Amino acid sequence: MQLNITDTLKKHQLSITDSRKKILSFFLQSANALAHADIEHKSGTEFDRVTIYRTLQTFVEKGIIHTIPTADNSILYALCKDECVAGHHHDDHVHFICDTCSTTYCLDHVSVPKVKLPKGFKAAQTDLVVSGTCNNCEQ
Amino acid sequence: MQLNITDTLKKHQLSITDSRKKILSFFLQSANALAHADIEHKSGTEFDRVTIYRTLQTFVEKGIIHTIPTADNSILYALCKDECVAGHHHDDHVHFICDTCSTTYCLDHVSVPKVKLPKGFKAAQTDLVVSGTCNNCEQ
DNA sequence: AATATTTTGCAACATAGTTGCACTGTACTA
DNA sequence: TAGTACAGTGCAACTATGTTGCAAAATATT
Ligand SMILES: [Mn+2]
Ligand SMILES: [Mn+2]
Ligand SMILES: [Zn+2]
Ligand SMILES: [Zn+2]
Repeated sequence: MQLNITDTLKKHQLSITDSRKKILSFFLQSANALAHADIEHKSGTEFDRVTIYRTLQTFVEKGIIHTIPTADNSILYALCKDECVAGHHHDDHVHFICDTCSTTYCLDHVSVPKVKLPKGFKAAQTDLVVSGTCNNCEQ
Repeated sequence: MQLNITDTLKKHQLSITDSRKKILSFFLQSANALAHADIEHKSGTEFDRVTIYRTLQTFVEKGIIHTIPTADNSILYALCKDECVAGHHHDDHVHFICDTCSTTYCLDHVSVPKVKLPKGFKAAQTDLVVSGTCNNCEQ
């Protein structure tokens, strides 16, 4: 069985608060990536905007969620796999953003290929984002 | 010989204005990608912020520059190769962002590998961004 | 239960980006 | 090359996004 919300927070040495439980639950309930604004809408006036920003930051630092770079100016967040811990992410999968429905998917089973860089360049992190039409929107 | 500034603008059916000439010259002079803020600094009070936004938008639409997605919340712009035209970019190269000096490179000779997507997903565009240490910052 | 520590909400601020509109500069045509 | 049509610019106002300091509240520790 999967870890429940409280256990996940404890595992990452975070104190259990209402906002953290709620925001983590949004990620567990959603199959796809979420933006700050999505969480703000889902939670209504329950928490302050600032609390959401700080909670997302904390979750990223602790390795609970990871960010997804996008071509427009928005940051998306999605749950990490279990291997991610504080300060060390292992999310080397491809991300897919649907141009039609805007849904963002973690393609956990598609891993980012190694690329050969010019002399003198050393890779620390590689992000691969594909955009197009998702399996829900194809007709 | 390379097209000069005015010719480039004409080629893309843009009227020749001071701001467009100046902003295009910044890209031609710079080996690396530029952010909106870089252009604002370089041009001082010569143009309004809004003009810079609109000029960058226009250049992207016309295929003169392309955007580079980054892990943080910033949009970077770099010159396109000649094949890019209005509404159709051909920038399938890898981008590299140095964690030390923040310089962003178009690795024109490193092309983005094809990735095999799950059933039902159709790729329109693929962005691959590598971060790490550039050849200038390695010791 | 009392205390130490962490987290939260609020206010204020900073930066980024957009839109409408009047004015100005550029392109086109006679 | 002057006149006109049109495209581009500057300004003001606005929205969205994100950050910081600090006092109050909630949580963890004893
Ligand atoms: Mn992911
Ligand atoms: Mn490029
Ligand atoms: Zn879709
Ligand atoms: Zn560097």
